Amino acid sequence: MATIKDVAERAGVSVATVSRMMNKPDVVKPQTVKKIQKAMKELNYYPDVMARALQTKRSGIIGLIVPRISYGLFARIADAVEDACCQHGFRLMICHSEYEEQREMDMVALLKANKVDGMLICSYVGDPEKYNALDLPIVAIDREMERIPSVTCDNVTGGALAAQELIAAGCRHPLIVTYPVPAYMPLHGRLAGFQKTIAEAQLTCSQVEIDTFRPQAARELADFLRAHPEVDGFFMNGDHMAAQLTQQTRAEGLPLLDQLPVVSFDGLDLSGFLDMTTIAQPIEDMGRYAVEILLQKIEGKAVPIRSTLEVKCIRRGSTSNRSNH
Amino acid sequence: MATIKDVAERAGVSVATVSRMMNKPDVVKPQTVKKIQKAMKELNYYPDVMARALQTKRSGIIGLIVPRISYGLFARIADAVEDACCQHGFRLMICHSEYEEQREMDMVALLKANKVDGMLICSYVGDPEKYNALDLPIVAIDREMERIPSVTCDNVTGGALAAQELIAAGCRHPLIVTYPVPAYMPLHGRLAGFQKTIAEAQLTCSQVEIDTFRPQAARELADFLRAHPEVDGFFMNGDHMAAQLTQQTRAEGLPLLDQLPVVSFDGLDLSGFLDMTTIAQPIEDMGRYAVEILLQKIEGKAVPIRSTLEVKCIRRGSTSNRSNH
DNA sequence: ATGAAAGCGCTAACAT
DNA sequence: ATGTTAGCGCTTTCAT
Repeated sequence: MATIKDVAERAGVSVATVSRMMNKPDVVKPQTVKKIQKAMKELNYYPDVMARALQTKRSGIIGLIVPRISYGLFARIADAVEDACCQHGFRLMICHSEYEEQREMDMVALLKANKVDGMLICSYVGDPEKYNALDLPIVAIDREMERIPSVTCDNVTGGALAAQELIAAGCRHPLIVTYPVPAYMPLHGRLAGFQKTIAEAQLTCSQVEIDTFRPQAARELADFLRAHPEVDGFFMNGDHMAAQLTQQTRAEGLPLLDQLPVVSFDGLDLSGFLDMTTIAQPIEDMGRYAVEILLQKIEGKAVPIRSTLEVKCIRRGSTSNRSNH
Repeated sequence: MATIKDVAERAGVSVATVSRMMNKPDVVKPQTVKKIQKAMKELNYYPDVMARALQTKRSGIIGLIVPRISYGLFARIADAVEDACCQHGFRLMICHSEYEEQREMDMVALLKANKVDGMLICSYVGDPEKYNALDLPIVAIDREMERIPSVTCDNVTGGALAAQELIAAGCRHPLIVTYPVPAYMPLHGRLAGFQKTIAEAQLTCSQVEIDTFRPQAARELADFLRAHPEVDGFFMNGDHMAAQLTQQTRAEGLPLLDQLPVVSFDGLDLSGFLDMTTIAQPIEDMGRYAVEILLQKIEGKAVPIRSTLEVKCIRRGSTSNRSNH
């Protein structure tokens, strides 16, 4: 591997000049630039990123922590983030936390040790103070953390749209189905928007928490429905959960979700495959925008503490083909 | 940030001793180890990865190139790879190629410039010689490249299983639906296994290439079926393609895929959501195993040039509920 | 068992 | 406009 010294010798200049040419080309004589470029080409020279990072204290790497890469929403965020990073000349280092606090903190330490220039967090389960103590630019996606800039979709409006859609489909008493989630998720705005809209329409709704990763999930839902026959539609907290429950109820011979109107959330491809109405988050925009904010922060500029992007309702068969009279 | 020098001073030893303690602890006096550990703790010391990498020429980073992170199969591979890397003390740098040769080569150069210790390639569209010329440990996943070790599933058996499954479901003339793909994909073994099994059963099959990323995909399939009324079942080249075509045919009012037996490939969650029989690749095993092979290669050990892992058939409604008599 | 010192490849004053 | 040089934080001979 050719070094800057080799290039300097071959071009008949000093290493400083070569270095300058790479960092502030306009300050070196055009003719010299040519010579150096020629030498670089001939030697197939690439600057050593590590050496440069050691010197400049900037690695050019962004860290991303997600619960799991293979969860549809996060995979798409990762794609968008990778694109944006690349475009700005940064690389992406990905870690997953499994939603475990210990693992999340380990990953944070790992990224910090690897000298990332900044971090993007989609998986907040740890103590917010730990993040603030890091003294590193951080932006949260789809999460809100104290004193840390975040990019989320408009969950309140999303919830409201979902309610409107169910009402339009004829529902009088929809059921909100959620994961058992901790209190700080943006989910709360989503539910608030939903409930407010339902109340304004003089209707009522119920709510149930189901852990779809347990095998008895479908049965729990069925039990709930038996006890609450007034339920005539569903607001599912995420396409993936909706898909899982659909599969599980089918396996149990309880095709509940095929009969009543359903509105889901996220806007993954999955929802289209299942012909399911969903409130779509602008996932790619969120990822891209989060990177832009993070890079601004890395450069020391002020950035908005909260950025909210628009959602939209994608209407499909699950709210247009099913009657529930 | 505390440096090794700070630790050395505080512990009353030289930097060399501190360094030794980190790399070969058994060679330094236990009592000294204690002192150093104490100093490290007090200073909250973490070694600088960049400085270490500069010196040792090993970054501790593995590069992964996939077409897109958000394609179900690759997301799961990425998850498995990240897990395995982490377990072995490596970090993961992810890039996506979009299946574009230029971008793929750019990403390769980028990873090389970032001094990754090795690369995992899931997206081979570039010239194999370029990879061999890199002089860097490389392992391919779900792809076979000349002179580069690869980890794939047993595509031939997978194809055979798919054929058996369709035959058992009563098909006499299944249709193979594939993407228009280049010649080097492991797909070929898959189709060979399928066709051989069909032939051995004294049956026949057809094949059609559909680009499901174009809107008229469903119509093309419908046209084909009209011209070939003997088709009575489908072998889909990938769960994602099957899901897309199902959605598209539904949108066109052509519910073809809901009526005839279907066997798909990959074993993504998606297939379960759609109640679709699929030939499941051992995705997590492939990812984990690829990392293990790569790390061996990085250490200079010899590794198998081809590793093939077992597939299995997951039987679901798409081959058990549908009659086609 | 430990210390001294020479770099790894690059950047950034400071000189010229 | 270009050259000289001192590190960045670490590892690693070579001495002791």
